[in-house]
Amino acid sequence: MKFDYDSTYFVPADVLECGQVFRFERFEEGYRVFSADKDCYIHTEGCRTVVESEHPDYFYEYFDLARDYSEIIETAKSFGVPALTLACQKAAGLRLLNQNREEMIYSFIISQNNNIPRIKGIISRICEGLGQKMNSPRGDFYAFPSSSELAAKEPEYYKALGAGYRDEYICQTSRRIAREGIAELESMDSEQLRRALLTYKGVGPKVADCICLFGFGKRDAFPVDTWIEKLYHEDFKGTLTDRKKINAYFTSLFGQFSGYVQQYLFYAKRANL
DNA sequence: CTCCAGGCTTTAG
DNA sequence: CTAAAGCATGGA
Repeated sequence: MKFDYDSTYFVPADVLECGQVFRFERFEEGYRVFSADKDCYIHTEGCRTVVESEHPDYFYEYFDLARDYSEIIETAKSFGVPALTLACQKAAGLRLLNQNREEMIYSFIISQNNNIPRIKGIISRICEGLGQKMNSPRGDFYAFPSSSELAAKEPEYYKALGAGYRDEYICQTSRRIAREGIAELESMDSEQLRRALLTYKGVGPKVADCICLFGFGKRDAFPVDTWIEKLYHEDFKGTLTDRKKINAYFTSLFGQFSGYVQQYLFYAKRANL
């Protein structure tokens, strides 16, 4: 099964290499993408980007294809910030993904004080070790483990996979979610959700913002990491040093578009576009 | 060798 | 309340 979509605002490299997702493989022509227990293959043919999967509805939502990104881009440019306008031009094919919530919680706990290649490796080894083996016409793969599957292991297991000191965070949070579930989180507004996420072990302000943004569709979140901090000083000529205040600066400036803006800026800066 | 990477928890003031 | 030490790992 496959469907296609205008490639102007849907460029696989922009969507996947911008740092919002850690489970994908790059091939000559396109990418294979994994989310929870599903997979797809995407590539661009001329002015269309093609998605191949047995779960078209899931990936239509995953890639946020119901949303008009020409409007997002126009709004972003209308703020009149040179660095942002430039980022929008260079990363016009970027879209914010709607990813699996629990997968986002563990992925971004692992991401703290870490770099993207190593984050991808750790997550990949966790899936291979604990995830359900899945069949796909594109080849077998391993699902992202459930919270109870994660909770069954001791910290030493995650340490051995290279998770470092985050081993305890994975254990404690997975055991709590295996016990409680996350149903309560789903009906919360952005502020409630952020506060709730901060009560999980290993989740601080930045990780909570990433989970809000990529897992719960809270587009008013603006995660501040080392790249954003760098960009804030170099491109916005900011003088604040407290990340909480830098976050307040950006969210008050960009409001409901904070999350989109953050991704355009982060990607352009980190990938040196 | 030191510094850095999508920072958080714990402890001290 | 804010500030700083401590924390695993691997690549530059």
